[in-house]
Amino acid sequence: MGNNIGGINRIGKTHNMIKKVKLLKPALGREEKRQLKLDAILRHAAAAFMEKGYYKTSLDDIARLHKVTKPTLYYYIRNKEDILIKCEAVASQRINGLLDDVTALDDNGFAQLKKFIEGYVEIVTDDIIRCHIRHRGQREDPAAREASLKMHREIEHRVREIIGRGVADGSLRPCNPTIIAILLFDALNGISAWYREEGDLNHEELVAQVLLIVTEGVKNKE
Amino acid sequence: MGNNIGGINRIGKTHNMIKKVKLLKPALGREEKRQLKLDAILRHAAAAFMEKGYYKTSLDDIARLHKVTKPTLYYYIRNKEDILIKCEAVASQRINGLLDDVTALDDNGFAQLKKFIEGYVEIVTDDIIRCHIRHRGQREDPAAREASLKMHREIEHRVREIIGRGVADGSLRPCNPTIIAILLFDALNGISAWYREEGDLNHEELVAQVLLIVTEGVKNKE
DNA sequence: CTATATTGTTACCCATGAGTAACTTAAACT
DNA sequence: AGTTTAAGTTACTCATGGGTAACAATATAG
Repeated sequence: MGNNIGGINRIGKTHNMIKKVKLLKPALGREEKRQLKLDAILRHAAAAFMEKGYYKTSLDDIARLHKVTKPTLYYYIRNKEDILIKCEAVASQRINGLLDDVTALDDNGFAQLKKFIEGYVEIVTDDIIRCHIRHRGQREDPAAREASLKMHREIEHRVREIIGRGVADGSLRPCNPTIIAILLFDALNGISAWYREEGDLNHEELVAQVLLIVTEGVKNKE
Repeated sequence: MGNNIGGINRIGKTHNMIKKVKLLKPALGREEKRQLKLDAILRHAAAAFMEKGYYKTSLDDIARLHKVTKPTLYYYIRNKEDILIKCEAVASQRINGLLDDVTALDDNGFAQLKKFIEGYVEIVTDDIIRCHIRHRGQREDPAAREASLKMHREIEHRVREIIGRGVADGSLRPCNPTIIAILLFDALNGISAWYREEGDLNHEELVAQVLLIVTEGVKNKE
């Protein structure tokens, strides 16, 4: 479906395993370990940001969660904002991955939209993604800010295209794809702020209700 | 429809006008003037918060916008957080006022929901309300936090009731009113983050699209 | 026209928290 | 071995910004 953090999709081949069997502890190359730790830091940070908010969370807080001291973090991140940027990269990959999957088959627009919604509700559960959704917009470095906006527009554009395709192929009724895409995103992103997997509301019911309102609307016809 | 800030709905009677005509400058009582200034400060603060965010906006920034110095603000507000609390009070009054209006007549649930949506899209344009929507959740004083949650739940509950009523009277199709209410709010609140009155998208089109998706859904039936 | 509350100012305090420098420990690689 | 590089630590600096004290001006009332 998506992919994981940096570049550790499969563990790096270990071409030296034949040479000598003295590598029992390493097992993971240093680069891989580094990526794993970065991922852990990101998760800790994201969890803290979701609980207390970006500004009320200090780097010391994050370091404490990770059981290291603050300066150590700087070995993995450039600065505080860089955490958000790295979360965004993860989010971008996951969401675009979903969109790739959804648009791969040549279903009609409605079917694709349905698949996207189902997948997105899944994605929106992840702490790193929730963190990104909540804090996208905090970027203060102008360049990072611009990059963030661009990636956001790109994703919105792809959903808009799905809707537009649906209108064209007749599977969706005539509507303004731009506005509908934005409204849909607002509702779906909102979910990330309140939905708890541990709660009594299960995934299926949630997805069903989203699909109900999006596809049929709530007005009774008879 | 709603009402304005503190308690200045009509200018306070001026029962002393007969006594002597030496009151030409005052015209507004001191209490009224104070409320007017508080309102202005709130608007300046809200505008700044919407542009730069709560934490990136200093009290000096707000003071500068209002053309006074920081300590002066403390004559009108208790502290920085108090600004958010006061914005919330305004928002609460406006939204509950709308709900009062909407539920006053005994239309069916669908008609009431429609009216609410139309009114809410209007409300969500105001800077103070936008500010509240964006920053509800930042409250750090536990008491204020609790009060905020309570008022939020109350409003959500009233909308849920409208939907429940609609399901009961048959004007809305069977659905989970709790989830639908939340999704609806997410979408509507989202509007406050991107919609600009000066933009090329006019109110009517926006409302029409929201109603389209909420009432009919986007799936084509034929 | 003075007395008094209301607004506002200048000049400060001080907690917080991001980021850095310099040093120590642990691991890896011939 | 023993040297290099990665990983982490303690102990700082330093800007920012919320909040306050003490003082100055202005208006309202008697």
